[in-house]
Amino acid sequence: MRTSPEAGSLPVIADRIADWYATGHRDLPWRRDGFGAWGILVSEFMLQQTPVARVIPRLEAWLERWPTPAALAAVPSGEAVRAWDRLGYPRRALALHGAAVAITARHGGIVPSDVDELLALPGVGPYTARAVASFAYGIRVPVVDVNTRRVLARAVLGQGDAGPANARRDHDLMASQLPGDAERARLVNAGAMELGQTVCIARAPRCEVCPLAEACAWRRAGYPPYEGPTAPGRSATRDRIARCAGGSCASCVEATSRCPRAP
DNA sequence: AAGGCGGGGAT
DNA sequence: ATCCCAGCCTT
Repeated sequence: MRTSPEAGSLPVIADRIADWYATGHRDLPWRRDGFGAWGILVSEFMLQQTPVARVIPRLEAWLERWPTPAALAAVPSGEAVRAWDRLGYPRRALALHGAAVAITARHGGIVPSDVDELLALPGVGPYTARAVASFAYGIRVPVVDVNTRRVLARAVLGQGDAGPANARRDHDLMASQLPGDAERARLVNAGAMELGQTVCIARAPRCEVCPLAEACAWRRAGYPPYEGPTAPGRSATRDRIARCAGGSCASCVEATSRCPRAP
């Protein structure tokens, strides 16, 4: 099944991500079997700029109160904003209510599976539309969040950090890695995010436990510092890492525990 | 292309 | 005071 481990070649990266993810991943509510498209849509709204740990309790309460889009659509939008509680960016609650209204009116109360129809819903952008299509409906589309962009930049492009987001470019790059089988592609989509969150993290990547270590273009190139443009309001990973180790950050990259100034 | 968003929590 | 967080939307 596995082709020869030529580092950076097309099937190797995705294969290893899928195998790693399938072997064992965090047991999150929205990954439970039969969680449902509505639950996944709600979870994706809550996860926009909000950490997983803070979402879980609110999500359960939300779905218990509004188990369907129609149930949420039937209530004033102010109720949604109030129930949003302390998740932050409450405009998302308003948008989610608007999405529930639109789903009830235009889609018979069923969360659509078509990416363009999802994009037409308020509060649904390039990430969320594809996340719902892939995770809820198993459709083979590239799902790209900030974590996936970092994994691709390193493993495939050999760069220490991903530059500013560009939906078209990012989707093309991820699509070039996705296997043809839709279910397998779903594992790659989910696995790339999980890997970026738990292993290929920005400041101190844990390469010693990374399934892509042997195939990673950035590692093979000796962890060159990132030279490209950086997103506004953020400093380059190189700068953040350099501040941590005081020079070439080799000790931090190889073993966080050995870095005296590791975060 | 760049900031703000009816932020919030950890450091 | 500052940065991060499964982004999205409007200038």
